[in-house]
Amino acid sequence: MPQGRELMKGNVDSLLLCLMGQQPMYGYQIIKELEKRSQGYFKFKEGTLYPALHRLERAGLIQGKWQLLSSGQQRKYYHITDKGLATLVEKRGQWLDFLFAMNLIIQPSRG
Amino acid sequence: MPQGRELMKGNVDSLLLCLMGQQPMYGYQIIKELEKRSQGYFKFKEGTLYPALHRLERAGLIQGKWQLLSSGQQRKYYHITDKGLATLVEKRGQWLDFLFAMNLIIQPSRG
DNA sequence: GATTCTACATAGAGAAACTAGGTATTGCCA
DNA sequence: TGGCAATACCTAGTTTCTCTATGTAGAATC
Repeated sequence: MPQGRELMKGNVDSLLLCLMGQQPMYGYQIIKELEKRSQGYFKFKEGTLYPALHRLERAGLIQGKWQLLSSGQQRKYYHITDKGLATLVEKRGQWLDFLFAMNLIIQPSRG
Repeated sequence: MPQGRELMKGNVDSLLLCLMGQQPMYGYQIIKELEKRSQGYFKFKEGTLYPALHRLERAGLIQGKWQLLSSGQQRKYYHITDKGLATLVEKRGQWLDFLFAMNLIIQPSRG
């Protein structure tokens, strides 16, 4: 987050759920994917991502499964759960409400 | 903030600068004004507002001036400074950048 | 006379993100 | 083959925000 990184706060979980709502992903992949999809804007730090993934798993919103590659390496793929999907929908709604309220203040309609 | 209150983080300063960029305001008025303009969405707590105002003043973005009412009561009006105006413009830009990036993830264009 | 509204303030708790460090494997290049 | 970059995971400690809870005090209302 080059500038205005404080804006991240409160949105990390939504972004992660959103990605995993589309397909299971592992940590390193998530970092790369978020950077790519946001055209370089989101550059998650590991100290942000991994604790967030563990938090989401503890909350039952995602579930991690170790997968052994033919190379012998281990990757931990996270899958979204039903509860996670429901939370994703909820969070998307909250984000839209928040956006609406912000726009009322930040770009007040003349009148 | 009824739900999704974490979304506030990092945006309090922008909202405050935005209001004071239009006219000087005092604390209690800011709380009421934000609630009114956001159609009830923003309900700032005092424990959020006053520390934020002091933070902005320490940073030289706003300046508080006590004003004595005819009733004998004191109100502390905060005025935005030149530095505050510059920061407001900057923060608005950061907000738009953030919004753009969020939309790329949250509502990915099919393709 | 009591409660509510106006108006300011802070201390402490909790949560979230970052800094900075650690481990280990793989692949590349000189 | 020796070193470096990339891949891939992790956490302890710090900082920063926001909220909870509380305090003070005058004005208005009931």
